[in-house]
Amino acid sequence: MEGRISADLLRGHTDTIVLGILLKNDAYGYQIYKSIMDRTDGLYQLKEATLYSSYKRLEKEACIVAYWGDESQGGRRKYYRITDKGRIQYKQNIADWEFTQRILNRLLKEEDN
Amino acid sequence: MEGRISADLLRGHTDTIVLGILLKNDAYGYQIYKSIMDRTDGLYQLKEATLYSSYKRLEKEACIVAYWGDESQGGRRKYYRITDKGRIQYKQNIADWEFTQRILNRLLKEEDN
DNA sequence: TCAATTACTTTGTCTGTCATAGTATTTTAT
DNA sequence: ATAAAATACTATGACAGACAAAGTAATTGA
Repeated sequence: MEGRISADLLRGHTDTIVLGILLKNDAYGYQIYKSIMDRTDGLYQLKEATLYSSYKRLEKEACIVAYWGDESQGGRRKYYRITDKGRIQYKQNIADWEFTQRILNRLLKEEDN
Repeated sequence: MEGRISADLLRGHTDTIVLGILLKNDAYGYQIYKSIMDRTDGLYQLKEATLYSSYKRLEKEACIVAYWGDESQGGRRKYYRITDKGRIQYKQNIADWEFTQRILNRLLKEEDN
């Protein structure tokens, strides 16, 4: 694997990653984007557009809420806060992911190679 | 997780699963379908249509080749055999998947919960 | 003999990611 | 002081894999 995870393997994890970051602190869109780049040394190359559509989706599902930051210093920043529903969703997503890993391991690793 | 892995988490693994099954023996389409159902107790619910489009894709990429089985006993069965290119692709897919898991773990598990 | 299962195929829909493009402000370099 | 780069957000359309739904036809089982 050279540097770039395929869109198909990323798929379905974006919302979980966003919720995971917001668990600790509120954050604004671009900050979340940078945070993912930093924490994975640029290996997990989610695109800005992908994240912004994730925010929109999560907001619609009431998993996060948005508010504009204090614009007195610096440019406008739209912050997101996780909701109780978002926390529940996060736990569910992690459980789903672990379940999927277990099943995939059963299918792919158990016997051959 | 109650019984059904979301399409988004399945995404990108279908070809790998098919190749993994064909590593051991040639198999025909419906047999592969049943095999996945059996080996995961029906938890990994790939649909027939999904698998058939995977076969088509893998054939086009020369990762598998198809041949009609001996129709003298029973109905027609289209068998698939993995190619050398398919074996290489399989290893690459597994590597990609493990890489992705590592990155995701770094993002999702390291710090919080 | 009639229903269920096996076995394969096709068509169209949905949705998350991406490419591309754009606006506007702030920071950095020259 | 000014131009370039980085920050920050948004919108639009394309793409591709998984799915729903439907269908054909032969075989098996009750």
